[in-house]
Amino acid sequence: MNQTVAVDNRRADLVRVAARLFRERGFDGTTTRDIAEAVGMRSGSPFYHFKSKQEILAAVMEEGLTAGLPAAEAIAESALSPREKFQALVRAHLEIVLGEGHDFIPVLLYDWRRLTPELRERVQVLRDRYDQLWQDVVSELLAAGLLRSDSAVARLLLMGAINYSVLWYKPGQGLNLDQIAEEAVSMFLGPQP
Amino acid sequence: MNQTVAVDNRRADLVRVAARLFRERGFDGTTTRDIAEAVGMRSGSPFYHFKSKQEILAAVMEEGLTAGLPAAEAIAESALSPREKFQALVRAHLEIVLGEGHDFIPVLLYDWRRLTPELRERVQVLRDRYDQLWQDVVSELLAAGLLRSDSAVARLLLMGAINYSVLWYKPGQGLNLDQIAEEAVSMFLGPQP
DNA sequence: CCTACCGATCGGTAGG
DNA sequence: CCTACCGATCGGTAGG
Repeated sequence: MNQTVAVDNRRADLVRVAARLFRERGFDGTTTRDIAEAVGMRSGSPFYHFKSKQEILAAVMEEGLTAGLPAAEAIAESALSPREKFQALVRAHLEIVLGEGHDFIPVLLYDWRRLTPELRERVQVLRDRYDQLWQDVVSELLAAGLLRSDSAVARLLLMGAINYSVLWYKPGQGLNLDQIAEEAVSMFLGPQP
Repeated sequence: MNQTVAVDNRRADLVRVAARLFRERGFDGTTTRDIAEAVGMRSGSPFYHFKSKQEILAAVMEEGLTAGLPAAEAIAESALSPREKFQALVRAHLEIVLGEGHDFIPVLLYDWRRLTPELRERVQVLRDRYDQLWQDVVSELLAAGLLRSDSAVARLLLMGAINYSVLWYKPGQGLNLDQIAEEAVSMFLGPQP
């Protein structure tokens, strides 16, 4: 049963393994041979599933975005207060950026520039949806008087602060993800009223 | 006169040109041939000045840090109020991250991971000095009650917000550097009292 | 998906 | 700093 899914398992294997290798070594530091070997294929076989190495990169990023969008959408559309909504969004985002086994979005953050213009445009469609969710929540914060800033720049600064953690966070050292989320929210919004 | 400086001009040329190319195309997207050609050398000649391509990368980063440190130190040691000091530091940092012709620090932010462990350790010494300046100013903000957060994480989040702008800032579009600095400061510290 | 391979690129070097 | 070059790597492909 479930033949349809099984048929595509090899492609999914390639994407998952590529995500891990790209995150660890970077796009240029990973060869298609590395990826093939890691899933038990011969060196040319990834190109049966993907037209080019860059298509694998785009697939990794798209996988990360489509996997992360539902949770973020649920938060944005929930009945939480603006502050709680923001806190939840920050926490969920930290998970996909820093969480164990979550390699997809870090690859997007590290190697966005390695995409060809065409692929970048394709992935950007999904990225826009994600950014729009943040924009909506930031707008709610502004409307509630919890944040003072130009709305677009505020979002970019906030997301930058969070995303940049991919460069300094070390699992098991210092604060955990819950604590970082709390620090970030209280730094941006001030202490709870 | 000034022979000593003139002798090293070719090396300095290589570093300056490499910085521009690395920023535009990334470390892996730039060949040593590209760099040689851009300064009017033959393909093998950069290796008369540098032992390896990675040594060029390290030189670019060290140039950026040593050029940026004096201004930041002057701000940190000045008699400005904590808030003014922070504002000045943010503005100065935006300049070396986003300012025209300032390619060195963006290269550091983009391609830090391409350094070998040995070179990374060498450049880290300078980076630590820069980070310490920020830490000091952040500590002053905390002491003055202008910022509520764990000190180390606060610095990382703040620097992340600023550094990440290298990925979204487009010169001539949207806010200019002065305006971004103001937005950032008022978002982090709240409106001026 | 494998076999067998190519064509180009690229960092780096010897010798001058 | 140039000439001339190597040795390895790598993305990608034809044919099955």
